[in-house]
Amino acid sequence: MAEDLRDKLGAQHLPLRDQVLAALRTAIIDGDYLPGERLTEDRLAEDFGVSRNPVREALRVAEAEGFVVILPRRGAVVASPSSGTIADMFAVRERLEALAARLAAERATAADVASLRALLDQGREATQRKDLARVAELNSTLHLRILQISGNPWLSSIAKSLYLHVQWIFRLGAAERAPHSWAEHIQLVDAIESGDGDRAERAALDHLDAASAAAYENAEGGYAAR
Amino acid sequence: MAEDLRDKLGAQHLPLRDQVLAALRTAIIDGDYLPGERLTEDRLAEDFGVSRNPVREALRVAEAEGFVVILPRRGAVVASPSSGTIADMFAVRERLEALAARLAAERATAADVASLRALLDQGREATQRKDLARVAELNSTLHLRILQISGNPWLSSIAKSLYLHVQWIFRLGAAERAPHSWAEHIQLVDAIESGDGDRAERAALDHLDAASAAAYENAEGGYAAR
DNA sequence: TAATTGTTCTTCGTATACACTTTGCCCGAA
DNA sequence: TTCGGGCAAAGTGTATACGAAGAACAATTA
Repeated sequence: MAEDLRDKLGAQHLPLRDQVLAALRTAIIDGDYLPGERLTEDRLAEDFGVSRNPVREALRVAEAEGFVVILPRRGAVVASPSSGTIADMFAVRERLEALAARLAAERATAADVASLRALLDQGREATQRKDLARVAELNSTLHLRILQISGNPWLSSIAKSLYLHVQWIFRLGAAERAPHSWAEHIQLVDAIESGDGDRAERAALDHLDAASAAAYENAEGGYAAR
Repeated sequence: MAEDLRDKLGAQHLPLRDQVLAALRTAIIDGDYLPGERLTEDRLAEDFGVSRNPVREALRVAEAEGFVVILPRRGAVVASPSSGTIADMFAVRERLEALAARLAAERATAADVASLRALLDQGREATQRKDLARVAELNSTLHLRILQISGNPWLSSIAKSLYLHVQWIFRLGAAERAPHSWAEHIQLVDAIESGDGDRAERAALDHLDAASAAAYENAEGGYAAR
């Protein structure tokens, strides 16, 4: 939200709680902690080699972000994305990413576009190398970059959080749609470069529709709503 | 996010941290703690009559929600909504509330519509009584109710958070547009009742545009971007 | 004046203690 | 066997204390 303030003064300390939060997020996204799994404070503290306090603080934020559910007096449990909430998530994401694409188209500088093109190139190359993990990573980077170019911190922060959840679902669903979606990405960047907000928004929607359909299928297979 | 789980078992305990968080939020929204004001843990702990631990946990969540900014090793400060971020916020809110209106139109039951109508009636009455505080409150309730009817928990949770920020800005801007906006609300509920998603979305956008313009003016007057 | 040194205030993290719930298990009764 | 009760273990919620490290600010010195 306030990245502009954050790095103002010698504040590169990275508190333990933030490290724990990051580790917890990736552990959940990577499936190290599975949906429904119980997360006791002591255990997390031990896993991460810290005391209970940083863990508790990280858990509260993770709850706010929707990665865990906290039952009072019963503790934290890894959230279970049901297929219902997946559809809901994409409905929101669609609106938000469309807005991001429009804003990016309206505000992108030549340098911004160049950085997107560079990502596209790397993506094409990685696709040829069949390095799927790298493609997925570049995929994320591209989306995040567009959010950043949109210049709207609210949008950026909210969509970023949603995006993490998408990754989570995809990871669990195990399928990699990344290479296939790369053509859509090129359309999107072209549209952003053109400066045509309507066109960019349409490209984003097309892309999201396809991604949503794919994610939905995967999730249907991999999950049962609890 | 998971209200359905939350109240499953005897979990009406309401931990201190949640009470503190709620109190902190309202204190900030009500202007008891002003933007830029420093919030030391000791002070908050004393203000709320609790130990520092619940305070710290509440602060982390408040940060995630954008109410405070935490500078590592320097502590928490009440966030300062600049006019820039206000515009950004409304841009996001516009998309989200439009989606909410559409979904509500598509999913609302007769009982849902009736509850909205009831709120509208109470609003009209309160307007006649010139009870502005009550009108503002009903305003919030109406919007929140529509979000709930939309049946999309992500949408609901995100928009709810944004809505709190809107209230914050309005409160600080001191102006009350509420009565004037009531006509727009009627349009919105009519559209939802009609079940016409497009029409509902359009009504929401019209309403948001007007509200945004008003908020923006107020904020311009009441603030200087820091 | 500018640089340096102290001092103080706070945060950050650890550790500990303890009340109170929840859970799980064992055991006895139907 | 199954059900219910009771008991102990586990784990959260909260408070408290303490030490280390950083930041802010004032005082001191060059």
